[in-house]
Amino acid sequence: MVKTYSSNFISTTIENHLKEGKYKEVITRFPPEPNGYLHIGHIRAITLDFEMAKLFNGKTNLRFDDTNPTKEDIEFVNSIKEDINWLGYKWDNLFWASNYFDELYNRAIILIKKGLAYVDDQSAEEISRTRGTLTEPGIESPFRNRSIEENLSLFERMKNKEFPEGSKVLRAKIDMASPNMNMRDPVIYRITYTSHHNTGDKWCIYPMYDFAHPLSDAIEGITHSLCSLEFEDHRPLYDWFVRECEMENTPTQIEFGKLYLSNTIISKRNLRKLVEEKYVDGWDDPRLATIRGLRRRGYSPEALKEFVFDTSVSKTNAVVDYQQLEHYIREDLKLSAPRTMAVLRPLKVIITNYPEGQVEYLDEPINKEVPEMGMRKIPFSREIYIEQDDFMEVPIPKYYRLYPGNEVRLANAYFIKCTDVIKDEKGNITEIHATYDPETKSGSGFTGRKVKGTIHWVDAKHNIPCEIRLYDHLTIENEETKDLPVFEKLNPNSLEILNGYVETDLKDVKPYDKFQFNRHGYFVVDPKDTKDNKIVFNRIVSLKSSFKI
RNA sequence: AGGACUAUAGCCAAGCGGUAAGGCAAUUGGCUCUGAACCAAUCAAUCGAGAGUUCGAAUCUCUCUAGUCCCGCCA
Repeated sequence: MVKTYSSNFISTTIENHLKEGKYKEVITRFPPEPNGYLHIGHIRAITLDFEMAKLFNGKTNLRFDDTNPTKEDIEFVNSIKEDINWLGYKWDNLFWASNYFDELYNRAIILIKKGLAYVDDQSAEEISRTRGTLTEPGIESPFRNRSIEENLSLFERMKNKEFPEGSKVLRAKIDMASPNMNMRDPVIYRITYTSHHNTGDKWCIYPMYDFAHPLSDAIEGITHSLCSLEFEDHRPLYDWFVRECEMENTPTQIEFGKLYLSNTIISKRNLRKLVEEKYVDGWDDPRLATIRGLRRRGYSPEALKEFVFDTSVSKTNAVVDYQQLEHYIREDLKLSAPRTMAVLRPLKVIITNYPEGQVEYLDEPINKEVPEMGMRKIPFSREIYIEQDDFMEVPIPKYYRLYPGNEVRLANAYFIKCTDVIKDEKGNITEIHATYDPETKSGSGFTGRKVKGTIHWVDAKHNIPCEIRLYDHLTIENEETKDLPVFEKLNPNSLEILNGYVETDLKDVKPYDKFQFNRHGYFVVDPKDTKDNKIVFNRIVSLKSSFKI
């Protein structure tokens, strides 16, 4: 069954448009600016753009909004494409806003000819100063009433590189007294002598977002232009440009709330700082909420998408608890990941009554939830490793695992009873001695007596040493602020590296293979790191709180 | 002379005039060869506040309050 959004205010709006005949088909677009890596916050926008179109058998374009050469880099283009593909989406067309520069220029001329745009010679600082404030109207530019002929000529000369950067802009002539700041004669073209990745040095004037975006949408025949809440105030301007530039198609802009995760760093600026100042391994560090990070962390696109689909779309910016995301990851892995025993912090146990030199192979279900996955054979002998915290010399109340005199089950094997605790001269526990009961073999149907605890183990001779990384999400104490001391509040325990053991049949493991290490949670084979030929496992997510001690 | 938007449990939310869905989290039991999973039960007597309209209001109206966004030649 293919999951998608259940109906939401966007889908019902689109449905109504179709019903009323406002549009005959649905075309959406995902319009990233190539100036950074995609992160979890983008997934809602991506899925909404693609899924809404899919719902109505429409199309979705990928359009790079590359109207500002000073901030953009082709480096990001490929990563964005890769991430969208990884999420499982295919765009119907790949477009660039920069491909519309000629058309946009001509539309600006239409505006000038209608007396709705003018060249302003004021400096950026003057324009800013005369824009007014939130509570006071702006002041009209002294250049606002230039003749159409003069504006036409000036604009052409701007294009012809006759004026220095910053000396002139083209502005829409709307209303300097509008309560909506966006309508106070917005700048629509600025002069920038920066080479553009696509158009090179052909242009020195570049259109602003507010002008380029609605017209690009109209040019492509976009019907529904989905964007985030902060663009609500831009909608009147969006409609104004589409109307006054006499575009044939009239797209509808619909705004939705963004999706944030609690205490998670998501802003491009802070993400970049983390990477550049080497707080993390790179853009794909498993602790980051970038799409690449989540991927390397072991999250699947399906889990991510289900999470986003089930987190209803509304007009509030939602801050969702991380545990909500983790729930979907566990749900996904529960039925797909093979189970295996692993010991992260080893403690040796010698089973004193087990014959020396004997090895037997026991059956272990690969995933009890999914019997079709079958069984595997695991070696068992006299010496094994168990988890350090599965033993307590002095048990606390309600501790069901191993302690002197207590009997527990070794999963898939036998009951063992702790007989001795061996320590070094410093008093540290070095090994445990235990006895086993052959009658209690797993699968034998033994019912003679019961034990309260079952613990996991790995054979001490037959195993694979590996490096295990326990990642936590890189969190900050409070919601992300604009101030940088944020980095002093980073979770210091975001990475713990352990050397442990896994079962022998994991030796042919491949990058991105996922497993459940029983109680320890779900793990993925890291695609990048191999330490001394050791397998490196990243913890994807832990199981839900295990011990209520 | 400010404007736009939002407000339903710890978090995300459905609801659109007929008497408060669901998910996450939490709590309590049960079960268990993973203290997981699973199963069962519990979890909104101010739906931001107040007033009004109505037989009936979370839903309509008014006023207020709180939060978010808007004063880039960024997107």
